[in-house]
Amino acid sequence: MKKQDFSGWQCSVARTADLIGDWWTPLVLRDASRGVQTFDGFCDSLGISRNTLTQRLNRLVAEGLMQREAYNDRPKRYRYLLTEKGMDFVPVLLSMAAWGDKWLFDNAPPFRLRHKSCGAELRSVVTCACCGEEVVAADLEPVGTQECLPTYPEPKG
Amino acid sequence: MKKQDFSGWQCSVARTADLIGDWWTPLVLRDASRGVQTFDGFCDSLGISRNTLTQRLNRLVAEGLMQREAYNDRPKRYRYLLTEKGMDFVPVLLSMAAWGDKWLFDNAPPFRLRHKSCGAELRSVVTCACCGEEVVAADLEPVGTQECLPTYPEPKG
DNA sequence: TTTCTAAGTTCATCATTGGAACTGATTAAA
DNA sequence: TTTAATCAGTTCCAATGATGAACTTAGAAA
Repeated sequence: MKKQDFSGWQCSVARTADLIGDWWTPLVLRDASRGVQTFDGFCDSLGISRNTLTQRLNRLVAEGLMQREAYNDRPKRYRYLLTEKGMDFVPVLLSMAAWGDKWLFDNAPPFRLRHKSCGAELRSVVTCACCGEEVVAADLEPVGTQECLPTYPEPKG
Repeated sequence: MKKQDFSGWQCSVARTADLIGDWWTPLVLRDASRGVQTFDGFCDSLGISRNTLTQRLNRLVAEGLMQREAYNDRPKRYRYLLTEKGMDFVPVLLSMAAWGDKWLFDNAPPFRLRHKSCGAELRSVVTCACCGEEVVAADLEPVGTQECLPTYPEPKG
């Protein structure tokens, strides 16, 4: 059967999962954020099958996270770049990486980034924009009496 | 062909994607963080097929993000709860939601949370633990001269 | 006795995936 | 002048995986 379509759900997690909820898309975005640009570059870096890569890149371009641009005319050569929307997704990857660093590796995290503006080695934390404190699950509650579930569209008929 | 296994890659994004890189797992975790506990609860809330749900829950339990516990003995009834590892994943969902709120909805975000400790409505931001500033993609560079790619295991032979 | 609920399992079908080979345009090497 | 190499894909196939529907099991309720 065809994969379910989450893009109409009234939930940001669902819509985001619909876009990047497969095993390759987050890695394509990770690579793009580290400077990989060409089709073969992604292939070599990820070991993804070319046909799957085509689909993933097309989707990312269609959804506006990446743009395809010719960098050479004869012969035609293309590269894929993150758009603003795609750049803005990088912090999501950082939060995934921070969780993985903590829970999926016994020893030191495998890849480290420097936060240029402060010079420190980056440790990413999800915080509350208002108070600046780190957000933990137990510290949250729905606003008002929101009907939070189900978020999927009612079947019509 | 079989889905590629990312769990051996030297990359936290890859290992995390291996765990939650499908369309349903993030939504199961989202529901769990909002209080859904029973098998049929997840079914009703998500509209997921029972068979797929079984696989997802088993995986989450096997990986230690959730635990299965009997809440009734005769008849046997079970519930699924987030472990500490699972709770700790909630901020990743929040960063996904924040991105989705911004880029995938024209109007107001569909679901809002209150940050109990400060009382404000939550807006999640990924920040640098050192300086507290919001992290943006352009402000990052690899530490030292890390060989960041490829991160997948070399084929042996 | 029949129905109901919770928590799954089994089944057949259809979609997606990954691997390998192929295309086509151009440049570089022998 | 062949031959090889590079980049950016497309095509084809077999195998795996997802899906909805129906079924199971254990006990409770009508």
